[in-house]
Amino acid sequence: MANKTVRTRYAPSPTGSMHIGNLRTALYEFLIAKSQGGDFVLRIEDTDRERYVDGAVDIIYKTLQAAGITHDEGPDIGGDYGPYVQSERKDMYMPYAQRLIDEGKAYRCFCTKERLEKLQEDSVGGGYDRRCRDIPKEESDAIAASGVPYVIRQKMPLDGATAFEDAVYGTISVENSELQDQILIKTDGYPTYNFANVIDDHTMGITHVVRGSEYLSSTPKYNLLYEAFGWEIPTYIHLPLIMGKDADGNISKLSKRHGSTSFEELVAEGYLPEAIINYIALLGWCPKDNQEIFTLNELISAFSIDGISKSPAIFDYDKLEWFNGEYIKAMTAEQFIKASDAYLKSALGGSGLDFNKVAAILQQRVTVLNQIPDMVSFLAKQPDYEKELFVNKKSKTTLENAPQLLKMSYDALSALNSWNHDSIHECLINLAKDNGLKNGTVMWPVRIAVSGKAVTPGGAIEILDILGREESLKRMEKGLKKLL
RNA sequence: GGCCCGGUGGUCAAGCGGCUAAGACACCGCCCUUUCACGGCGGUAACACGAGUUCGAUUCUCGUCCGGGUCACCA
Repeated sequence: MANKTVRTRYAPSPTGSMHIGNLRTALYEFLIAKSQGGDFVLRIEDTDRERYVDGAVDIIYKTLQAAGITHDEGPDIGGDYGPYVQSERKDMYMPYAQRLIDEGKAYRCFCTKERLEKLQEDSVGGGYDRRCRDIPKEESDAIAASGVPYVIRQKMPLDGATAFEDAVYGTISVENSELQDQILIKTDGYPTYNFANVIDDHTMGITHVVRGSEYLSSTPKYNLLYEAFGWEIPTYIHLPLIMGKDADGNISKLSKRHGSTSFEELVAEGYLPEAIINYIALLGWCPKDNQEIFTLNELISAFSIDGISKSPAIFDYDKLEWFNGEYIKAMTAEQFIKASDAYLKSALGGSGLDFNKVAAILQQRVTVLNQIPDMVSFLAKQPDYEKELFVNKKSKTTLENAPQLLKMSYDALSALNSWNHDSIHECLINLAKDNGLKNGTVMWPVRIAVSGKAVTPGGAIEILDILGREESLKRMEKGLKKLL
């Protein structure tokens, strides 16, 4: 409690949809802050106007909201450390860069892009040759004043090594000779991501920098910047990457080729936000007691940094589907009716069928909402089917006995006074009992006749009830004809 | 290629010097059952390899191999 408040930040770039990897980073940042009573900040990093996508900021807000990841400060709600959009902070960066120039820790580089590209090609992995590093101050000022475009680079140490402590990976050390003189300010006056990041994190009082492990090898550069300014270095928490496996079994960072990888896509397919969050919380982190189903609040209280793993995790759609199914089963009937409504409409719109009844037989069987249309379309329009469907070994039905069986049920059913679940159930069960037959022997032909499918959500009774007397009997007549 | 990180069943993973090496998903079998599913029960399946430290290594060290990441006026 003696320590200052934990502050984490999620700093996405508005370049499109929200990738699962980014969402997981946001979630962990949120959890780390909240589990320690800290604040979670949202900052939009839009310094790359070439990749900027209109509407992407809205997607970020909507995604975080749908996921339940609420920020304490951000562009939309303000806070004491604003502005929270990098482009609005543009003027903040140059003074810091200038300060470094004045202190001899940074310099203007007048090299053209063309020259740099050439250097890149010629020297194998060598990169920039630091040609402008030692231009005298007066000369540099003069060239700049004459209007020659330039970038500002930081002078990296020529020898030695830079080490830092990561909360999950431990001590990591990199030779300074590996580090190039990094660009702080671009020709267009905008800061580079790395530079803006450090300035913003420091000025916003961020205590824990959480990000994917792809930043592990560039972290020394950040450290050198903090050191150049004499600022306190934040706690680094690098997260193992989320990987995908393609059709050939090759593994790489999760991307388009691996299927749906953005939150919106997953939601559009019928995965529930809570299930997605629950699943990705466990991708790279493990609670002390192996609990699997978590609400967001439970995650907050269970989360601890030492449960974060180091090795990359492959995104498993099967496991996500399982979580989704668990969440669907845990819904109340009303919640499920609401969640499935759009899918039901697309398959049964205008059929006049009772969606509530349909939803009831679906809830225990659906694992992803978009499976619904295919599962129920037979209710609106019976598919063509082969009479061989009437044959089922376990139910002891054959092409020979099916006609009599079906006729028998048809007669009994058409004599029914009231047509509802209970009356149908009683009718068919008694029919089986009175004739010394297994329930399945009576039910199988009926279900096939009214559905035309080998597998259906719900059994004969439920389908009969949903379809109603007229349609049910009509389908049974058709089945009888098919069998004769 | 240089540098960085990682390596427990197909997947997520527990383990932090001594265990018959958990659990979950997936898969298979059985039970339940008006199909399927749900549910219940059970099963197949793992410490990459080689040295070293130690009375004893999945656990510590080194090497090899494999995998990934990173080397931008992109974030």
